[in-house]
Amino acid sequence: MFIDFEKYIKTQADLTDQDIKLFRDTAMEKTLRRKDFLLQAGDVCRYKTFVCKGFLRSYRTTDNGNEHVMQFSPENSWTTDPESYENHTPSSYNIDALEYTEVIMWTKKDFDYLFEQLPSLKVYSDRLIAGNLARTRQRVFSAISATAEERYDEFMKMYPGILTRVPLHMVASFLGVSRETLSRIRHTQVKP
Amino acid sequence: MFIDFEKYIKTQADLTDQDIKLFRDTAMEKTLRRKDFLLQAGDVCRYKTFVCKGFLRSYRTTDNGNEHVMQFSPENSWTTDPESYENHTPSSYNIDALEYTEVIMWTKKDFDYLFEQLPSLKVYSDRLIAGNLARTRQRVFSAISATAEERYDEFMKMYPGILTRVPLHMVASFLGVSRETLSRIRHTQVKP
DNA sequence: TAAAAACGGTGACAAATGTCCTCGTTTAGG
DNA sequence: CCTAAACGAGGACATTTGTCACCGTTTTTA
Repeated sequence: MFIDFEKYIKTQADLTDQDIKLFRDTAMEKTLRRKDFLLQAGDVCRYKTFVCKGFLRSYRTTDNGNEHVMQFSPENSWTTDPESYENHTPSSYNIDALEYTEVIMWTKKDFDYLFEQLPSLKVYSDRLIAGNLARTRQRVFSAISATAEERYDEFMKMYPGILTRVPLHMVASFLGVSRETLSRIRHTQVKP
Repeated sequence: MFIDFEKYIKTQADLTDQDIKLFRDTAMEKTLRRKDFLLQAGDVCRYKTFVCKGFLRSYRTTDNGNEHVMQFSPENSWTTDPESYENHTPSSYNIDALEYTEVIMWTKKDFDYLFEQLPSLKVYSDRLIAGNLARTRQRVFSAISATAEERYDEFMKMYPGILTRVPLHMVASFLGVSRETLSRIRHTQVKP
């Protein structure tokens, strides 16, 4: 399991085998079956998590019980609730597994230590966060400027392959439209 | 003008007078009249900008010419296009002044130098970015989960005082609804 | 200070989307 | 392997929102 992470992180940051050992010494491995939770709303998100294999989903629930997907996390991606993780506050997010999933996690204490020891990790992390912010801003822009169909097309371009792994209603939830609306959009697009 | 920044930054990061001098030596002051641009779409955003006085707006324009406000920046706040600034790529954003405005700007080269010299500045900046990401994520969640009226109420709670400084249609644009819809939402709310 | 532009509101109508329902099909899991 | 749940589709209708047009007032600016 850790080997997946090792392969990946070496392509992203300049790290020696000694550095990798630091990661391994503090990493916690975990496997999740479909529908298992990595984080439940109300709990504090205590870990940064790397997805080695499988598929996670982050979502929030409104007062009336509707689920809204904020993020999909396939293998070779990171997930956490940054707000809860940084401030040790109860999270608003649920993170669960959509299929059998293997992850590695680090506590904030341990990961902060890694930052101190490995300057290039901080550079990599900053780049990740910058990319995350850029994508989130783009999503806001789409939400306030584009039609449901345009948002769907953009989603398919940006995340090809996700649709084959998650049920349609979760994509609809991610886009902020009802399941039925997305179904109709897709139907009108098959004709031409 | 610089004195406004000095007062502010001292409340945010632990800095000596010597540190402040480093800021001053590289700062560029600029004043903007109403409707002047700080950044135009297509140009590279070369500066981090601190608003000492006045009010800036960041917005993007769709292909059909509609303006969509991404951010309001009153005095004592920062603005830039992080994506363009970091990568030296042409920006999609316009930033203009809604009233007479005084700003201080630093080039990336100079600001990166400040980061090297002042560790506490990096800590402060990371905190700013984390807050920015949290707010942007919250805005996505509102966009995909809340009604126009709920988003308006949330906006008024989160940014009280903005409505008195900007025309209604810009708030509508920020929220992703038409001017008319926002006008009606406000009308139904005055009755009770 | 006078003309022009911006602004906020509103009615009428159209378009987009949500809600509720039913119905086969597929998939998950005991 | 079999049953229950999940899924995707679609019809009918209600609701929300956008669009267009117009109006009177306020603000800007030449």
